[in-house]
Amino acid sequence: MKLQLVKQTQAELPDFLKDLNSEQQKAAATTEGPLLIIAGAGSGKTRVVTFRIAYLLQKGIPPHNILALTFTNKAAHEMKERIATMVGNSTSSKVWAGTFHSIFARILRSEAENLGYTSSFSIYDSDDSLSVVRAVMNTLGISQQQVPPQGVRSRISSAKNQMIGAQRYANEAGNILEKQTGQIYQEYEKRLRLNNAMDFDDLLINMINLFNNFPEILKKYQERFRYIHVDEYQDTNRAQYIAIKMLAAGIHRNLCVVGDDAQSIYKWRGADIRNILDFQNDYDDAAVVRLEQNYRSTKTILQAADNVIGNNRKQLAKKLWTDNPEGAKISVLPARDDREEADMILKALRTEMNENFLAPKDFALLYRTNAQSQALEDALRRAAIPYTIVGGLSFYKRKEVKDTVAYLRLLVNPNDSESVLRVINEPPRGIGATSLQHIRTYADEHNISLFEAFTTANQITTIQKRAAGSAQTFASMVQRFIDLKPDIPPTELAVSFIEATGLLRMLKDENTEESLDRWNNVQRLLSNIAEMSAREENPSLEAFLQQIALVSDTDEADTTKNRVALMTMHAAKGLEFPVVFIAGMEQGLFPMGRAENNAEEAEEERRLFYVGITRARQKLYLSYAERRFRFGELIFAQPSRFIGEISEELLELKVGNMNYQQSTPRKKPIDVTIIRQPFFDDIPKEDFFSQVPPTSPKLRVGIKVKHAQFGVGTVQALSGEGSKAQALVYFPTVGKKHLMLEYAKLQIVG
DNA sequence: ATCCGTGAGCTTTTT
DNA sequence: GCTCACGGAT
Repeated sequence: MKLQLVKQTQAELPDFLKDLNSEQQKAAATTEGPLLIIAGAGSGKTRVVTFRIAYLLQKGIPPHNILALTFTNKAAHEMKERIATMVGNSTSSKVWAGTFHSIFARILRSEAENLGYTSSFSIYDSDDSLSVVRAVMNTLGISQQQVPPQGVRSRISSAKNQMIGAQRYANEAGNILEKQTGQIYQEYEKRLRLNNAMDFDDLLINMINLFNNFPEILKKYQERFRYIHVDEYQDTNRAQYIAIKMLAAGIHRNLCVVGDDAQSIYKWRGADIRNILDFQNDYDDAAVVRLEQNYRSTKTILQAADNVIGNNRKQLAKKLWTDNPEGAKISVLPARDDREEADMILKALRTEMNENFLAPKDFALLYRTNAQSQALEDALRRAAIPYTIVGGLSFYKRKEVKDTVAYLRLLVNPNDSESVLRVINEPPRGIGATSLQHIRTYADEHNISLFEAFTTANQITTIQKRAAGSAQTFASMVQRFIDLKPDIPPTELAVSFIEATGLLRMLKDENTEESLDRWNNVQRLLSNIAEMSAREENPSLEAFLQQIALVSDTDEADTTKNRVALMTMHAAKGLEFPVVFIAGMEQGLFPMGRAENNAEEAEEERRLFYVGITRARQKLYLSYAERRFRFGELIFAQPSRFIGEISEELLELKVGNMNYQQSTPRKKPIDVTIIRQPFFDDIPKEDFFSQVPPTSPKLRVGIKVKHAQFGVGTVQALSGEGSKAQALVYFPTVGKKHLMLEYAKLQIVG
């Protein structure tokens, strides 16, 4: 359907809205004023929002006047894609659709100077901010033994999410722990500023600061965003709530929030369920639409979900119903231990595949904690069933990848001392802790950044000549590439810089299986830059760094491949599968131990279970183990009380037919670290679903190739093998270029 | 300066 | 079972 600039009245809705039920239509067509859409699980929420945006576009609203905020990149992508199929890609790509963090980062990047940052500020993820906390504690002389840095970080983060600044926190601190946290918090903020860096929470808070301090800027964005959509509104925290409120308080007031209080599962991250419960108080003229028809699940599954959530007190009134058939009963799989649990799941999975002609991609294995994935993985791998793990240990959190990112940050933001410290001895450069300490002191005293101190290290009398020498060598190496930056494309800059740092050589020289893996990961990150460069109109290192700071593996999970999906229930929100297994239904694990005596937390766990149940379309399995390994120790547990909250007639117990052999040795997987990486998409060799990677056609001297940036050129020479393979190509536009074949995706044109 | 062994704490969930 | 800080040895 193409965009038509035709004025429509509400009475004559465009045809495509007729595909919606009457409530959905109302939600999509109520475009003016505040609107609360209470959307139960499986009620077509995403569909309604995309239709609504398509409708706005069709009415002639310019796409850049529409804002859609989501929590995950995945949700944003999906929304964009679906809008694209309705109105075309050129229009949909101009809609401001993205996560809170990425949209705000984008705005902040163009307004950064107003807040005393440069536009190339670094974004610190939670690991980065943890190391800042550690460093601060070191300088303040607070023992990490007595005060766990992790706890400090999370207290700081939750203070930030509640809009409590460092000064105020310190003032209001009651006990010693809070006083120390306050002290660290203040220093932490100072250091981030000095580093020209923001953490995740700052992206929200600085947005509000910007709006508060610069009313004309606020006005600009209020006018730009005529129509605002917020997905998963129940998961917004205080800062997000305020930012939205400010944006929507302009002349337009067209704020549409979508959510389901029953699916609020991020309280631990500062989400405040009151935001959705009180929406009608905040906007007394708000229209309310309830989407209560479920199109996803069987009656049985929905009934079970309803049984469970009925045990929670705080809820918005709604009643989900469905026209779908009764469906199969919910199977309960009782196992003796986690290994048997995995075997039983596998057996059931195979039966489903055979009897109902289902493919791997029709299944999801859900669990409470990532650690549980291992037993399930082992079983799937042994059975040669392809699987993919969503989330877990992230590619971007791996040491070598973070090191590479830290190096690249230096090119963009040399003031980022955290990154300097991170990479200074990767590879070792002979600048030890003592020298480093002296340089830092010097930098502090002279009020210059660490990098500047490196540049002038020969003037630091407190360190040895040799250390000063290597510090300067390092600094001038970095500086050389900073100077090159304006002149060469980001991919080339990054590749040659990382080469020059010696990181790659260090990993190569170590020559262990592990280090070669790491080497691969670094290459992989570099080729991501190449990919982005080929895709974007104006590729920049800044944009790339911002992007990867805000993505997670969850976003990259490729659900199109034919694989069983393994993930936490948190990660599964928004997804659906014909058959769902929820593993580890045990007291102490789900609900989690600490939630057992805490009513609020127990309710959140229950909502999480609700989310898990409602992912299933046809069939749900619940499994538990009487004992399992946790912390390398055997733990005994009772079945989860959540199972008991489902009425008995919906359940059936599967027992006795497992012919389980106690003697099966628990063998350690050959290479757990690799297997656990979702990024590798590793599946057993004998996997018949896997695809053979496309072999590249033969490159030879004299042949014409096409490069994403440089256009068509002629190959002059070829050298190196495998990942080191290079081509010397002559481009009429830019001259001769040495290109790594792995990054430069050359197309052969003749 | 760097390597290596030890012990403590940890994991619930993530932008 | 894994990661990290710390301390002592090289």
